[in-house]
Amino acid sequence: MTPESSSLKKQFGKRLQQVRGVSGLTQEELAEKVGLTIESISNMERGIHGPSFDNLEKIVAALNVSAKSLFEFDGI
Amino acid sequence: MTPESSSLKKQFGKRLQQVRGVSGLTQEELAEKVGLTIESISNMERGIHGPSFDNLEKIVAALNVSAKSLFEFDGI
DNA sequence: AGCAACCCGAAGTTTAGCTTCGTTAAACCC
DNA sequence: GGGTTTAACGAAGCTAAACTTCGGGTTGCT
Repeated sequence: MTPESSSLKKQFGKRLQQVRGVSGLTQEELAEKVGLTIESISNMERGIHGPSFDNLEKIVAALNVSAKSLFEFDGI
Repeated sequence: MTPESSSLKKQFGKRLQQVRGVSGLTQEELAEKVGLTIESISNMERGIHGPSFDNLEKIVAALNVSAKSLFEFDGI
């Protein structure tokens, strides 16, 4: 139903990887904090799929950032 | 699996309602543009559930705003 | 060689997003 | 009053997308 692979997922994935890198957490550590598997985090960062809203909230809490900051792609 | 009803959904819902109001679209008009039902838009704005990532992207396109702007809750 | 961190498919499961019913209500018009 | 529009709200069912579980592969570091 989504012929063109969504670009928002990829932008979000790249941004998530950035923010996680700054936080010093590995994918596995983030996965454990959020309650997901490492593969799921990996899939998010690679733009395969985004998180559900509940898990987005958990990710935000685990990384100690705002949800908004995970959607800041370009400059600020 | 989510004992505490998520607050992010509610904040997002309120913000979506705000932005949609500014755009001058009704729930039904937005629903049609996005390819969802009016009930689904209503549920989002009431914080019952958030959109999928694909639909978030469509909403952003329909309202002509950035994804980031839909997560700006407090002031800016 | 070994380990750590991560990429990458594919196939299966689950959940939460979404739909379809129906009801209710407020606000506006005639 | 009746009629229309807009949206809140519940419940029950469906489906797509998130998520898991297997496996293998790569890079880099010691």
